[in-house]
Amino acid sequence: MTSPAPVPFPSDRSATAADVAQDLAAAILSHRLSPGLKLGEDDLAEIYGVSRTIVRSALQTLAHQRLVEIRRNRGAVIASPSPREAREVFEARRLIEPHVTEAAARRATSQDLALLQQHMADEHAAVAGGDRGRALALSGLFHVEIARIADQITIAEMVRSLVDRSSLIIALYWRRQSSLCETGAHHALLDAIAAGDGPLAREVMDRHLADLHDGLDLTPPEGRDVSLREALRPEG
Amino acid sequence: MTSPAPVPFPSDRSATAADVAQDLAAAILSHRLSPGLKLGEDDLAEIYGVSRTIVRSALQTLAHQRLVEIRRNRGAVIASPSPREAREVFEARRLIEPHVTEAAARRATSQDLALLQQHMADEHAAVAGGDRGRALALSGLFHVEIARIADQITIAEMVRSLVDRSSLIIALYWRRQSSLCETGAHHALLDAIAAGDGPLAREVMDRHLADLHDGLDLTPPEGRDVSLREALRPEG
DNA sequence: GGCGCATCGATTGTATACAATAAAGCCGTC
DNA sequence: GACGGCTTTATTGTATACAATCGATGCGCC
Repeated sequence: MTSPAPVPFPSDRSATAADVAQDLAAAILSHRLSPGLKLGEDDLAEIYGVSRTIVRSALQTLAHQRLVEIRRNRGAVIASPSPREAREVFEARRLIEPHVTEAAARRATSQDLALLQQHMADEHAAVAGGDRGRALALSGLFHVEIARIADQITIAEMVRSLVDRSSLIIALYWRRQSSLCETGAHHALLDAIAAGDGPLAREVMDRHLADLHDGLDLTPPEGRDVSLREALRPEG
Repeated sequence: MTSPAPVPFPSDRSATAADVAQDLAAAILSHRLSPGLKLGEDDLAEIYGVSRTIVRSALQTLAHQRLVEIRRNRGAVIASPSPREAREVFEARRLIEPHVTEAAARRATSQDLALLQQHMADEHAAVAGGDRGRALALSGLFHVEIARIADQITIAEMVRSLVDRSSLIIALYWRRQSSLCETGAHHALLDAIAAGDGPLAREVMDRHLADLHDGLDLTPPEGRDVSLREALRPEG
């Protein structure tokens, strides 16, 4: 299966800023683009067949989501969360997600469960197919779906944002070889939610997040190719 | 004291998108601009003495913060959070803020306390001076400062976002005549933090938020001048 | 030969011109 | 007189041209 055309949109109309932002986000979240990569406006404009106006708008959107970093007069790069930010993101997740998971366990309908199950099947398929990027992205979406099931749009958006940022963090700091693409934790989560056991679901989610956090190596410098310029900026 | 020039910036250089966004945000948060108000690009461009390019960028920023709503080909208006969104925002605040308040109580330095105290003095002054808009904005900032003291940038940003949205919610749904500008709760908060009593601080914050939520009238239609168009859109 | 400075090229920031869309006003018809 | 469709106008969406800024290259000087 050779990869198809570069731009996977409707394509009868030219791409909007939202289209470009979404496509870039998908690329970042599946680790096809790595932290630090320069995102030149002219390049993107040519790739997507739009003007720089659209590209700039898309980049601004991604900057607000903290997936890219824009430095004035210096252009945009894929964001590189600091170890501190990494820690904070996971602390925030541990504050929010166990709570919504408990709510989700109380509210989940059979339809919701089917959705989650389908999601896990997709994850499995991606892993089996060797598409680790897709597996990773789906794995993040699983968490967002749980927040959606809790029927809390506002919190679900926060979770999405944190999950997205976690993807960058994992790209930078993940140290275990295996186990990221294991779906065991998600299985346990699904079981607890299906059983309607709120407290258990909460506990499983909390441990899952702790385990994820634990898989990171947040000691900053040493060997890792952190640029000098980055290392010397304030706030680490 | 007559109000000065319309644009309160550096003014030696022309305003940037960030300047415009910040000024508009300040106007919204102090209730000088009300939900539903149309923000025409040409108008703003003339007011701030910049091109529509800058204005559009600023509006996009505010849209990401959910302070304005942009509908394609229809322009931007100050956002009107639905009753549901209002409920969700306060639920999220009750999940997050008590937690950071407890952390803040544990960590607060004498410098932090001085900052909070100054903040409260400013609030008092604004109330005394009859500037309810400024008092309201400061009152929101008080919550953000607490999150900052907890030394959690990521969560502090979430709190800021929620507090900002709360300002719109209050503009739409506040029902009590008095008491919004009372600073009693903030006083109690400051005391608990100064005492380093984390659990108490958490409890005080939780009650404060519950009280705020309780001051809202979230029954949607009836008398209130919600436009028909708005009332008939999905998701209420 | 190394350091500092000026010029050049590339890239981003801003403004403006043009195209597209949606709303409002107008007219004719029923 | 009210409804439906058309035209007009105001407003937003997009592209492009121009200005400003940054980094790099190369030169001269120490």
